[in-house]
Amino acid sequence: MHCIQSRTRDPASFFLVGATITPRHEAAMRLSSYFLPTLKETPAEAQIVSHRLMLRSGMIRQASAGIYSWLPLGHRVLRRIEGIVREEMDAAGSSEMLMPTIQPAELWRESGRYDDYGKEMLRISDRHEREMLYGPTNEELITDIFRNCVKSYRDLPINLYHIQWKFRDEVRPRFGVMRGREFLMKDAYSFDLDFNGARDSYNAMFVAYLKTFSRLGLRTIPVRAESGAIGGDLSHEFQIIAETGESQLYFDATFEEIAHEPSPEFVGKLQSLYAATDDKHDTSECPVPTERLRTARGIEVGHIFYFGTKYAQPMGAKVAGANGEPTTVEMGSYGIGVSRLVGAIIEASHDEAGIIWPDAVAPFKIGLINLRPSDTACAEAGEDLYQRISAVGIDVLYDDREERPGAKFATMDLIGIPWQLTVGPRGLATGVVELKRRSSGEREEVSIESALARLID
RNA sequence: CGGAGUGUAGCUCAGCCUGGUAGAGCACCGUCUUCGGGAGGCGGGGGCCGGUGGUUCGAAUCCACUCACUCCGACCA
Repeated sequence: MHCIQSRTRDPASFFLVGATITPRHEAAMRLSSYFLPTLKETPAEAQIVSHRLMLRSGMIRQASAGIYSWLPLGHRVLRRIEGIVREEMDAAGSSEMLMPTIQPAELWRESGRYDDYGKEMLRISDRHEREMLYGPTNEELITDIFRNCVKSYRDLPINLYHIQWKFRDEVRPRFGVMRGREFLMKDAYSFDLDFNGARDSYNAMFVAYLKTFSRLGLRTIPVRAESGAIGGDLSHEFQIIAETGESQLYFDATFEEIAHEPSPEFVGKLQSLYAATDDKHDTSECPVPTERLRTARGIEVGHIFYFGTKYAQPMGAKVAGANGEPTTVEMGSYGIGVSRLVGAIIEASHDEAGIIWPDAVAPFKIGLINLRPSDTACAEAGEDLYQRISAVGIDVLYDDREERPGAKFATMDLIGIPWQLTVGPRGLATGVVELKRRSSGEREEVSIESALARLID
């Protein structure tokens, strides 16, 4: 209430904000008024680099074991990743929806998983002593929706997804957000009339995943997988290579040599290449000659399954087929660990000084550093750059704090902003600012206008 | 769930063995000197030593229980 009143000139203007008030790009931010609690030292609880850097850069704070609050900087990255995942799912023809975090136990009894899932499932009872659970996944719920709403084969295929928090009560949470108990996941579900349809749906998701991870700046290796607790015959894990990966991978060197074209024709080729985790890899039966076999640690960031009628059968998800006969639908599910990706990307992209965000997921594109805000020339130049960059809708974080230069550079390096634009008295004296690329460390002094031209194009 | 650790200031840690007024560095506040890659001086604020119960004249320190967190293993998006 207070906020609205203080910003609103009169009742009418409230409805005309866009037309009457200069739009202020929401993504632009002054560090002096931002919430960025960075740490110079590493908290003792963090063992791996992504966890350490996420704590130090003020992205997250732990609420309890495996459960985290996402502070503004971390939240931005999470939303960026989520946005890319959403765009690619939409482009692949999946429809976004949102299912609840709390589910009734009875649906899980129908599928038989209520007892199978064990202690990993967080069970809750409501005030009426009704058994509920915090969903670790959503096959039952989506199947229930489907069976109640879809009656004809003419409505197929259907592909639905949502991006929602899940909970798995891991015995031993670790590695920060990479193995949390609460995690944000995109899960999609496909419904088809027969195996061929399901296979097409599966491959469409396979392609969408290649596109998604490629946009996130990651190179993934699709590894054929057993379908585990969810069950089924056709399944791939998408692994990214990182030293701290949890599983040991063996794969054909061809993966490193070919460009990953996300096309349907390419799917068959990629699926035919050898890749296995250590528990599946058998040296004596491996078809790849030793000199062509690569090994590395991998982090699983996505998993796709075809599982046929595993849920549709017990839960009675049937449609009328072309001949009018009831036909049980063929299903698949497709997960991407959105919150895990935040940690995974850091594992794959960092140095001693901090995070190096790929441009697509960076919380800000430009870190504008004013080395001496108390100096009139610096303040004017900094403010001018800040206004001009934010005016064109580019995400810029303006370090306008009264801090020492070293601290400012260290902060920008730590939080991994792709471009650093530095304004200082020394450079301004000769009309230049410094432009630094975080990923390469490359620095050059350029005029203000050419810096803007480089960053805004 | 088995095994092993750790809980003292916002963060990193000392003090505990051998009980006697709670400490350092960083961070924070004030101030001075500084100012181009996490500077320095002076002054200041901040802790029920995870919790409960014991032993003792006296417990951060010894004992018991308990809670939390971390690591190794088994498990897993």
